[in-house]
Amino acid sequence: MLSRWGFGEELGVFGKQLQFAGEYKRTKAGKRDIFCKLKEYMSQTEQPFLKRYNKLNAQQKRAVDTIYGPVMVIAGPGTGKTEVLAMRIANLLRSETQVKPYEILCLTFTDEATVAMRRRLLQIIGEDAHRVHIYTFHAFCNNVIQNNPEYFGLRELMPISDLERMDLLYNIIETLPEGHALRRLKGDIYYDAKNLRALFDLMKSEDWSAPYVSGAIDIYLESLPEREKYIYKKANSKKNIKAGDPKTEDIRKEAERMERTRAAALLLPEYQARMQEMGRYDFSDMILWVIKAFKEHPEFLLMNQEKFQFLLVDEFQDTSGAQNELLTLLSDYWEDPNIFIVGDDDQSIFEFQGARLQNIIDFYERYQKTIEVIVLKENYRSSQAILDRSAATISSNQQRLIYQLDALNLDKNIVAANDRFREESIIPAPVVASYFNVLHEEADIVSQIEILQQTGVPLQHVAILYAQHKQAANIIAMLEKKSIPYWVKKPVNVLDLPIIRQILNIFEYLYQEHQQAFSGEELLFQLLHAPFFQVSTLDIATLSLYLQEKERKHKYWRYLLQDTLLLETFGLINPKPLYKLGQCLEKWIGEMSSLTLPMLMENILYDSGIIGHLLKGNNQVWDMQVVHTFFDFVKDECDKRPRLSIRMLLEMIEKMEKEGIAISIQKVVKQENGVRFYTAFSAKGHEFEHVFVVGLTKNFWEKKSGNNRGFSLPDTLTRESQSEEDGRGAEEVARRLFYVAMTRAKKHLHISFSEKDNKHKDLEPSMFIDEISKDDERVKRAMDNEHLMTHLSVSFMPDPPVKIELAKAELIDKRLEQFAVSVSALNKYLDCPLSFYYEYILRVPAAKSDSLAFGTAVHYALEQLFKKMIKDEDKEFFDKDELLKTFYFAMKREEGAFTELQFGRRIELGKQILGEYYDEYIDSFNKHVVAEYNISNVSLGNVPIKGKLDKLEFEGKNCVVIDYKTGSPEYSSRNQLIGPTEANPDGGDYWRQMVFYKILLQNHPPARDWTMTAGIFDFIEKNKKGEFVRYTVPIDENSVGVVKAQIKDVYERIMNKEFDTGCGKEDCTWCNFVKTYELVKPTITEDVELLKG
DNA sequence: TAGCGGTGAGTTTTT
DNA sequence: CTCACCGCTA
Repeated sequence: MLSRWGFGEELGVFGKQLQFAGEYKRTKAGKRDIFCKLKEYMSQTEQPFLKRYNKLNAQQKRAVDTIYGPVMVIAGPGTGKTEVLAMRIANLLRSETQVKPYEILCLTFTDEATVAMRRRLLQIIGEDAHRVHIYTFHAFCNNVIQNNPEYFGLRELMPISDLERMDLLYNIIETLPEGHALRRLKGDIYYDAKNLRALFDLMKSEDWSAPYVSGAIDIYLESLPEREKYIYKKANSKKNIKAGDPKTEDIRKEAERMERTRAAALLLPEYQARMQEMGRYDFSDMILWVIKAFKEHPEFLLMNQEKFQFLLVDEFQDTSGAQNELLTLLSDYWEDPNIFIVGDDDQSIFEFQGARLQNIIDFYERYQKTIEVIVLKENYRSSQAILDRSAATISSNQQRLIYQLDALNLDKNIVAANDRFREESIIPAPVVASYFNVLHEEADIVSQIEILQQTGVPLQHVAILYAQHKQAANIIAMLEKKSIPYWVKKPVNVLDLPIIRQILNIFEYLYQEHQQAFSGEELLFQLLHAPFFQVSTLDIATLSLYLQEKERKHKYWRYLLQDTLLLETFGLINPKPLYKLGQCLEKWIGEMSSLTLPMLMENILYDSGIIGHLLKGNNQVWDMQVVHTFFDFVKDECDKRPRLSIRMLLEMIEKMEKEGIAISIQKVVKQENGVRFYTAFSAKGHEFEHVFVVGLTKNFWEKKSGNNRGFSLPDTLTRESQSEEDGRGAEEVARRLFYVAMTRAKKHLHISFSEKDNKHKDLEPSMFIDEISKDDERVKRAMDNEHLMTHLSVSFMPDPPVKIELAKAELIDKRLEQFAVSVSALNKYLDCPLSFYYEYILRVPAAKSDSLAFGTAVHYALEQLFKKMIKDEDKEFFDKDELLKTFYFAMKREEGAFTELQFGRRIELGKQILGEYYDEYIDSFNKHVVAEYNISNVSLGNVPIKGKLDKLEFEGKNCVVIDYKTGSPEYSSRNQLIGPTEANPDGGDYWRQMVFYKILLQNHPPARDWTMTAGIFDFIEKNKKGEFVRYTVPIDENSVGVVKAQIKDVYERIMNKEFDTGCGKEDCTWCNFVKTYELVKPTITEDVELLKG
């Protein structure tokens, strides 16, 4: 019978099954009938199984056939891990034990893997595949929670969404008590939200309680003075330090950091409690709760242990501590649990998520007596040449199972076993290529892709792998321009796209105007430029200049847009869109209270002309998809909260942006037949005919050991191996990542690096390059100029300067008639002429930032302190209380620039720093002073100049000028204080400011007798060490000459209207404004340096 | 060789 | 905001 069906003798498990069939035949009559039924069964379910089974190699068969007891399969890349897993499930179902599909639990880490496994299983066993429990760890636990409310509280529980969680964290931060280590008084008050989330996640995935962390910190801090890192090894006579003394300053800093961490960790219970109040739980809870329930209710655990008799785990090397604990619980009932794990220690790259090699070792040791260890070594993916190179690098790792479990004598020498690679002559050898610079590298990769395309290679078989997304940006842009299809996994966040930004600006404007009329003027100015409104930029400039005239009829844009009669009088190029816009805005503002948000949004989309504009454009499909995605988001949120207001929406989006929560859109970027782009991380589990691993330089592939989580953790938290994890560990993880990347390739592997980046800075090739190739085996590639030029012309080079069209010359001239140079105008012009144009020529309405308004209030309070003293008969300062009251009064005037929370915290900050400042200096202040000195109507040659000095302190005829600075001294870079250097030929802004004051005083007749000897920047806030800081700028005649020349030069350039070109700096507000509203097409500059081969 | 001060840059990803 | 790195100094 065996031979009739063509089975070999060594069929293993089949023996029993067939024997069983044989008995059946003997005991029942009608053997023909049975035979037919069996044959039928075979053809339906057995045939595909057997066909596949026959293709397995000996180790794979052993893995499939070993049904009982613990099995550990170590499966290198391309060794058929998924197939073995699926085949084993199939085999369980068809074995004599009559395992039911629902008794099998197969756990994976990603949804993607679940889908892949289910699909594979469907091919092998058909419909039964749907009855096998295949889940991610989290989905499994979530099901357990949802299906057993009696163990998890009867309330309705839902997984928390990203947004809800963020709200919760914000809420916790808002209600921190005064003096709490995480309470921030200025800047981004919610800065720690992200860090808290990360910390809580970590604590929960490791099952660390708050007291446990706090205790670990105590132990850590106590141990600091004994650690080498915190002991001076060398004496320093100047500071009276002996070798062996503790580094007290470093210890103090570390202790401060730890107190922050402790304060954060102690918030975990509150976070948990509040989440529970909301009826929500997070990802970590899913696993932790199930573990807890299993531990507390033995009968519940038992029920589940019996339910799932056979456990299978994919990618076991990625299990975290909690997941591992769950597995242990589920399998604990049996002495020899039927647990089957598959993994590869060499592909363990998720250590930062808590995955530890140790878990595999623990697993082995737990079941040491009966465990079956199988190593899959036959690789069906790659050519031997590729495998050899991969082995060359991974063999440098020490933390590998073959060393850790050396008693087993594991052999992981992976061998190419795919028949297609028999004929070695046709297999291309892996290429290691070096390029002159990144530009050459990118251009060459693109041209190689083109060649592949021309030779008929389906592009979905080509992959570009890199360590970080940004390494692919230029190549992607290039393909885009050349219309070569590509496929990127990285989702696009619609919130980053200009069209959505513009729509959001409309919302923001409407909201601000609704709150308080004319408070949104700044935004309105920007909105006027939106392409869909079709307003001429020249007309905007004309009107900007009109709004500055003394005899203007309107002060505000919003009024001006309503005044159709007036608009007719300017001789505008195209006034129509202006009053159409004016009408739209009024209509929308009116509709804010009567319409739901989605309805209002719909009106805006159509009234404004956005839809019409997009439909006329080149990318209508994509653009409409973007708008729809955003619209759907607004609708969804409105469904959740029917009373959603614009304010709530804007707040929500602001938080989302800050916390990196995206409204993502992927479809359009995925072109089925396109070149694949992956980070090495996400390429795991995929394979490609042609693989290009690019940018193999140290800075990208060998990450520095920065554990850059917001809160630093004491190393006493984890029991051991800390030293390993630091230096060597990081290197080994990086090497595994590279190993994963290399082993994605089937036939053609191309590894490349560049010697210089595009800024002409030297790059260091990764050490892995040396591990896989000798110097003379590498190809040096240079691209010809023609290729480079095309690449240059389409790639995103360092930002080119932006140029715009200026307002009409005669209008600008009119404005310039009244222009006088102030130090801030001078600094602004030197920094970015375009910004100068918007801020000083068009005088765009500007909202005050919170830090600016705070500065104003502090200045005012200090000014009053001195002014009152001067007026006082006894020349006494008023008391501290009065100072703080004055400050509060000034803050009240500025209240509009703050949010409610910001206002409160800023008051707190101001009272603190002003109080300290008062105490520090009140007894030593120089009382021969002038507080606030205004100078105007002064000219330097023919250049009108003006300025306002905070304070002058006199010693006889000599004076020093004091300038108050709010904000931390740490952030005022000290090189702002020095004059021209090679790196900064214009000199620092602070330096220029003081020299400018000197020039002002020299040319101001009432001050003729005074001699300014120096300028002092007086910081109101203490620095981090708790010291008050005053920076002195000495003034010499040479500096005066330099700045005078600067003033004259800049004035001349301004008079010549040389402000149509921006600085192009990435964080420049106005350059970005011009880009967001597409006011200019970037000009392409050719950087000759880059072309040298 | 340690320490100081200034400078520049700034992941990867899953549920 | 924090850390790594560089160059200088004792």
